[in-house]
Amino acid sequence: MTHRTVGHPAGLPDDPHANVTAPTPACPVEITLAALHGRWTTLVVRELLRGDRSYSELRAALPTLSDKVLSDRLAQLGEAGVVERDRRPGWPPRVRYALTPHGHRLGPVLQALWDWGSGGPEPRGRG
Amino acid sequence: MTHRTVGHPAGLPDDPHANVTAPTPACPVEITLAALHGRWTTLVVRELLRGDRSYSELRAALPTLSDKVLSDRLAQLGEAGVVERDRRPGWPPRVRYALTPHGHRLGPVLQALWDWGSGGPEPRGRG
DNA sequence: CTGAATCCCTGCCGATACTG
DNA sequence: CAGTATCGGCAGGGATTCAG
Repeated sequence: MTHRTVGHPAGLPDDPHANVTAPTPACPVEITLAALHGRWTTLVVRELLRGDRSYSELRAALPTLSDKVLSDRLAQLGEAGVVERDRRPGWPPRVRYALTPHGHRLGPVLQALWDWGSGGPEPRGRG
Repeated sequence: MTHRTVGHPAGLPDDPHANVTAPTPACPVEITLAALHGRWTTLVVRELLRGDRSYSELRAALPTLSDKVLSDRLAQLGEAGVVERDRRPGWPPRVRYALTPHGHRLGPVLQALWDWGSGGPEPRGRG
């Protein structure tokens, strides 16, 4: 998103992205939101924060998530460096999905999202 | 999103949303992501974190943002309890937009998004 | 100056069917 | 078991136009 102004302790004072005037994929905020973007994404991440999972374990944990979207999400999270795919030889095919170290660091991010969302006057139906 | 598992200090241990198996608007994570959802949204919030703004000041700060999307975003942020609209009498019409206290608390959230996005092996083009 | 209404195009997501 | 291919519906967002 291209911020700054957020009030960082000390760092990133002159990051050019902090003053962008249009959405750009290079902005750190955009990068994170892109990693988490789309329906089901955060639930998949939550599931993997609990431990590594197979494809069918993920389907079992999220029963109404379609194959297409699940593989879309796993690919998206792989591209973002959040999830690692571990294929093991033999039959039947066994594949394990696990968070990378970088992926694990989404924990505090999701916590911040959780905290804000549970913290206040959320909607304002009318006034 | 419906988490928990994120590793909270102590709170919210048995929040039912923590174990949801499908996306639900009631989940705190979803609430926050909904508030920030959509193109331009975080940039509008960043601008307001710097201080209150008029409609045309926002347009000036974000020159390629269309009227439709700007008013959509301001309405969305209003519904989410992030932004407050302050209409002042007289002519020409003067309206000021400012963050609510709850809106100001998005600062740390955006900071967390910024930090993760600037922090790691972001994409993995191929390997 | 501050918006709301409309139009159209694009991309997301869900369901279904098929492959290795 | 672990996915990919295809299709259709719907919502998001940009440009333009109109209104208070």
